[in-house]
Amino acid sequence: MKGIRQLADHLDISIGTVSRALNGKPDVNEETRRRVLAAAEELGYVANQSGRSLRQGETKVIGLMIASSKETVENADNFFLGVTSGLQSVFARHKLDLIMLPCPNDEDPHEYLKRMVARRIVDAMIISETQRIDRRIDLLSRAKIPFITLGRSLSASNATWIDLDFEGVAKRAVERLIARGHRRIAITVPSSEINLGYIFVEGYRHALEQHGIPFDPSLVIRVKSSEQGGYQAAHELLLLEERPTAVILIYELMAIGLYRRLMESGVMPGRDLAVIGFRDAPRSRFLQPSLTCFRMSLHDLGVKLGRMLLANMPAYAEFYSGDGRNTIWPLELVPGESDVFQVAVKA
Amino acid sequence: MKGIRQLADHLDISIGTVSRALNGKPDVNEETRRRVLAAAEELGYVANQSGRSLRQGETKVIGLMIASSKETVENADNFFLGVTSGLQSVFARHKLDLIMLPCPNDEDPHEYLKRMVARRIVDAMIISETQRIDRRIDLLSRAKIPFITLGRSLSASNATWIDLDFEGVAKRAVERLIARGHRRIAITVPSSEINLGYIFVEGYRHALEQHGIPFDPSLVIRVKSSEQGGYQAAHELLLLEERPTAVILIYELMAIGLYRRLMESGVMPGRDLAVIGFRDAPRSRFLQPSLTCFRMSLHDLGVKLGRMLLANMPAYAEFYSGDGRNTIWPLELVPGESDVFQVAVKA
DNA sequence: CTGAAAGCGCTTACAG
DNA sequence: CTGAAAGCGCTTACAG
Repeated sequence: MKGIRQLADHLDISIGTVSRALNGKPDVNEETRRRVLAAAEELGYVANQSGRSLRQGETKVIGLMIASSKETVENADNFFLGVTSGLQSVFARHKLDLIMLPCPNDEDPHEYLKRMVARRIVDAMIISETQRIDRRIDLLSRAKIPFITLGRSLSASNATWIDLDFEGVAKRAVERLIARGHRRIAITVPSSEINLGYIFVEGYRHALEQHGIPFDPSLVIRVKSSEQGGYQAAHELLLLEERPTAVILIYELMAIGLYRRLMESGVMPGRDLAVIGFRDAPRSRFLQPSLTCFRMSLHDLGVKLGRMLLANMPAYAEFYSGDGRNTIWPLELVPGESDVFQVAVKA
Repeated sequence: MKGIRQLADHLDISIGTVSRALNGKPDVNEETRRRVLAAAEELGYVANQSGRSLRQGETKVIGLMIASSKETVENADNFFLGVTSGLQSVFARHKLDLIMLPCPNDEDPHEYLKRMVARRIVDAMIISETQRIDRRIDLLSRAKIPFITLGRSLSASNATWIDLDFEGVAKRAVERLIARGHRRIAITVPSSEINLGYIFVEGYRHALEQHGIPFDPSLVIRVKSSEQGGYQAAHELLLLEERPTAVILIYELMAIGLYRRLMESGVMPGRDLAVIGFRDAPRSRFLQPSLTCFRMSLHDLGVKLGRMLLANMPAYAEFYSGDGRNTIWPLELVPGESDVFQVAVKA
C-alpha cells in the first residue's frame, strides 16, 4: 500500500473523502466510512506521518529525552522504563505516541535537544536529570515548545516541573535517626552537577539545624551514585576521625557496595552503622540486613508527569486543568533492619 | 525562525540555493554557502523533518523497539541503554538518529509495530526480545522495511539477526561443572515464550548428552527472570528429591534471590551448591560469594548491531559489506567463587 | 455528503 | 552557480 491515493483509487472515491472517513470526521456517509475503514484494514494502510505532520503542523509524538551517559546506564535502574508506562497510559487517550530520545554521551545535551526540537519530530518534550543550571530549559522556552522537566533547576523559573521530594526524604531520614539517638549522620551526594544533590543536602542540613545539630561539611560525601560509589563512600566514612553512626544514601544501589566495604572492615550495617537508602529498587530488596528506604510508584509518577505535560499543551489543556502546577512527588518510608538500633546517649 | 522561506528571504536568495548550501551540495558558491550557514546558525534554523521526509522518502531516523513490559522493566537492567551507545556511535557517522520506541504493555507488540512502521516515522527498525514465533518479523519483511532482530526466532528465516551465544554459554557452564565432578546440574529458563530460553536449554541438553549425562526435565526450572524468580528457583531446587549440586541461571540478577533463599535453608552457595550466572551486571558484582558468570561489552554489541542494520540498508550497505551475516555474539567467562568446589565422585 | 484544489516545508531535476 | 517550479502525502476550507 503506497498512500492515500492508491486507497482512494481502489475505492473509486476521492482522497479527501478517504481522509475524512479515516479521521472520524462527522460529514461522511456511514456506508462510505465502513468501506474505507475496511479497505484500509485490508490493505494495511496507515497515513504517512510526514504528510500529516506537514499539513497539520503537529506530529502527535511526545519526546522523552534521556542522557544515555555511562552514569545513567549504570544507575537509572530502568527508572525511565518504569515511568514510561504511566506516561503512555495518559498519552494513549489522545492517540499520542511516546518516543524516547537517548542523547549520545559524546554529544552535548543542549545541542542534541536543539537538533531534535528544530527538526520538529515531536510536539512536546519531557527532559530529565535537570542540572543546577540547565540551558535546555531556556532553549525550550524560546522555541515555544510545550515541555516539562522531571527535576527542578535554578533555570526553571519559566518551566513547569515535577520532582521527587528530596527535602522530605532527607528530613524524615534525619529525624528518624535522631530519634534513635544518632548525632553524627553522614550523607552521600552525587559528584555531578545534577540539581537533586543540592536539594537533598539542603533538606538534610535544615533538618539537622532544626534539631540543634551543627552541619559538618566533612559528613557530606561526594561519590558516584553507583555500587562502586557506595563502596567508596563506606571507605571514606571509615577514615573519618570521629566515625558517624549513621549514613543516608541518595541512591539505594549504593547500599550494595557500602555493605560490602563495611563488612570487609568488620563493621556491621544495621548494628554498627545505621543505613537509610533512597528509592527502593528490586535489586536492593534482597539486601541483608534489609534496607530502610523510600518507595514510590514509577507508574503513578509517569501518569502525573503526562498529565502535567498535557496541561501545558493548548490542544489538551482543557482536560487537565488541575495538573498545571509544579509538583513535589511524595515517597513512602519502607522500614527495614538497616537502621533499627539505638545509639547509646553520651553522658 | 519559521522555515526555509524566511531564511531565504532574509538572505535575499532562493530557497533552492539555501537548501543546496545547507545540504552540502557541491554546486554552490563558497561565499554563498558561508553566508547561508552563518545565517542558519544565527537564526537557529534547522530543516523541518516532515518536509524533508516527505520529499526524500526517508526520515534519517532508526527505531529501536522495546517492550516496556513489567518483566522488562525489572529485568532489562539497562541492557538497552547500554546497547544504545554503540548503536549511536555507528549511526552518527551517517547523521542517523536513534529513537527508542517503547511498546505500551497493554498494546499488542505486533499492532504497535505495525502502526509505527506504517506511519513511516523511521527508515529502519531494530526489534528485540524475539519470541519463538514472532509475527513482527513477517510484518517487517512484508513492509519491506530494513530491519534486524536482536535475538533469533523460528520466524527469522527471512531476517538478519544477531544473538548472544546462549548455546556456548550453556555448553561452557555445563562442561566447567562436569569437570568439577557435578552430575546433577539444574538450569533455569524464562517462563515466557522468548526464544532464548529454548536455545539455552538446547545447549545445556546437548552438552550434557555429549558427556553421557541423561537429560532430566525435572532439572529445568521455569521461573521469572528476576530476583524473585531466583528466590523461587532456589525454593524449587531445595524441594527436589535428589538435590542437584549445581545450577545455571539464565539471568544474573536471579542470583540475588537464589542466594537469599539458599541461605535461609542453611545451604551455602559456592560450597553446597555451585552457581553460574549469565551476564555480569553491575548489580551482581558485589555478591558474596562472587558469581561466576559471562561478560560482554554492551557497547560493542551495539556497534555490531548498528553495522549489521546498515548493511541491510541499500543507502549504506557499501560501507558495511562484511556485516551482513547473522551473528552469534560471544561472551567471556568471568570466574568467581560461586562454583569453585569439587564434588566428591561417588564410588 | 463528496470532489477538486490549495498548501504545509522541503529537495531536486531542469533551464539558464 | 542560481532560480523557478514540481511534487512528496496528507488535511481541510470551499463549492456544489
